[in-house]
Amino acid sequence: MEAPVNLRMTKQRQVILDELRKMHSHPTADEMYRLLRRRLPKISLGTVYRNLEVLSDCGLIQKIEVAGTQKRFDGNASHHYHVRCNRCSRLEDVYVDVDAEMNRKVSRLTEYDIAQHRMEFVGICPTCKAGARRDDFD
Amino acid sequence: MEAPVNLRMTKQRQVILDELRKMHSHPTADEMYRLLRRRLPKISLGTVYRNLEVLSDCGLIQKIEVAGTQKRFDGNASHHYHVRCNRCSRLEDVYVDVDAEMNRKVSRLTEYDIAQHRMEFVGICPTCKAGARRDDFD
DNA sequence: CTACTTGCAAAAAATTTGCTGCTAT
DNA sequence: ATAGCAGCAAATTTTTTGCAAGTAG
Repeated sequence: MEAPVNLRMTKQRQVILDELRKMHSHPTADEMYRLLRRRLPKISLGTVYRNLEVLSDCGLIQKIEVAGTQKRFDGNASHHYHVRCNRCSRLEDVYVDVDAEMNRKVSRLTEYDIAQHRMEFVGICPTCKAGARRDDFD
Repeated sequence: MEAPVNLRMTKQRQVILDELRKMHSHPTADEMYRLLRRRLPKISLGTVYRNLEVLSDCGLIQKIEVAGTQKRFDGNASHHYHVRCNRCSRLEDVYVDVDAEMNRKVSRLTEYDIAQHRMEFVGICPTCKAGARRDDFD
């Protein structure tokens, strides 16, 4: 839940960060695990969970806890939002500007000290729009 | 995952909807379960899960899948956002206007058909601000 | 050195599901 | 009547944790 005092850069941590950064998708812990085993055959799922947690606490990656049972992680730590496809669950980045005063406005309204906000758009992706028409996925 | 064809209004479903609507907090399935047992001592957790799912598929309630492992539900189906306290995890409603063109803007950018968006603000609530200063919670 | 980290396995937490009998419509 | 639902319990899925051995700084 919070950044440790002495962060050590272990092999595993390095590889996790590295792979996630070059990934451009938003994998779950389990997807990361399966991917990582190519480079680190002995890595454990627990290590993957622990490191994704630590890395996001440090702000080196982003934890995406939006819509869907599983947490997802994003190697892109810069400020951006996400779009999710309602049909295929694909998750992508969006760069769009939101009223810069928004956080302050909400601070005033709620009396919270607002540190950040997250935003997720939901819709149908181009592929699903084009693909065979179905009202429902199985 | 989607609205059933013939929705039946059972006792359980009615009470779940009823309780959630007068609740003004954003309970998890388990919290609902414990509450509901006062009125329906024999209700099962599975029924609670199934109904919260169905009711949100119908748009009668909202499913909040933001920040935190557990899904939360909101008896207020109208359009609004949420603020979450980083310290005590409290979740509250916010009514704030966002650029009405936002969804269209994102549609253009991403080529998705955008149906909706969600937004969550994160910060420290008034109570936690006032309360004993701690950099960290245990 | 030694505090932090790993792998492993077991546990916990959260959600889903199969089934049989009940009930709204 | 009968399709849909409830309750129950077992199964899955996802995440966390205790512990002994390994390692970065």
